[in-house]
Amino acid sequence: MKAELSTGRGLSLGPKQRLPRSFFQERAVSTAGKLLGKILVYRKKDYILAGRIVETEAYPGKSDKASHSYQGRVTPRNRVLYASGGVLYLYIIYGIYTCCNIVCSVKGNPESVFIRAVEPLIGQDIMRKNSPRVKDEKFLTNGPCRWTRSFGFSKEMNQKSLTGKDLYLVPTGRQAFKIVPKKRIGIDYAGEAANKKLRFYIYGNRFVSKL
DNA sequence: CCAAAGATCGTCT
DNA sequence: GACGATCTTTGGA
Repeated sequence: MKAELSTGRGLSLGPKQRLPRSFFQERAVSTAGKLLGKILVYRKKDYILAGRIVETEAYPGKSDKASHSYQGRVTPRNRVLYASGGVLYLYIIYGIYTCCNIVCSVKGNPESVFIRAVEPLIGQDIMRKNSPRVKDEKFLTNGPCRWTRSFGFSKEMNQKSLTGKDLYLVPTGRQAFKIVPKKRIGIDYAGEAANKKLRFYIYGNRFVSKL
């Protein structure tokens, strides 16, 4: 059977609509804002998952104490941050959860945007199988480790391209929403950097993880 | 309702 | 050897 490729609101989510690689070549701070409202499409053999990005955090790299690439240090884990923008940076946290970032900027500049929450659009049945304990749909995707679990993202997808035919972003048409800037979550150790408003979310969206 | 602790291991020091 | 860009469960008020 053919998987559904429409949101039911006249919006096509086929790979022809996907954002080009150039979209990801900008700095983390501007990319973090632009990613809001974009639709993440993940196509597997037997199903399709899609969700709208509603909450992001910018990690502007070398100058940011909270970034994994602070001071330009290169380790086996963060190496992919130095790639050209448009690929995934995935890592395990607390031994069990996976965090997902989108590498941006140009090759050699280790900036990224952390995706904190999405709004499920397609494939909620699959997401439920991936997150069997979740009852309320809201908790499938309203947090960085929740949505990655529901989407089945794992460390093996590290470095995967976001501009391929099975994983890509689609812009929506006109989108009217207010963007709220806030402090980032869980980086109190980062001193001054912790106070910068580098987290952005769509005002009023119920899948935002924290207000 | 909220605070506290447990889970669980790759990564860096 | 310590800890984390987190989430869930538990236990007390």
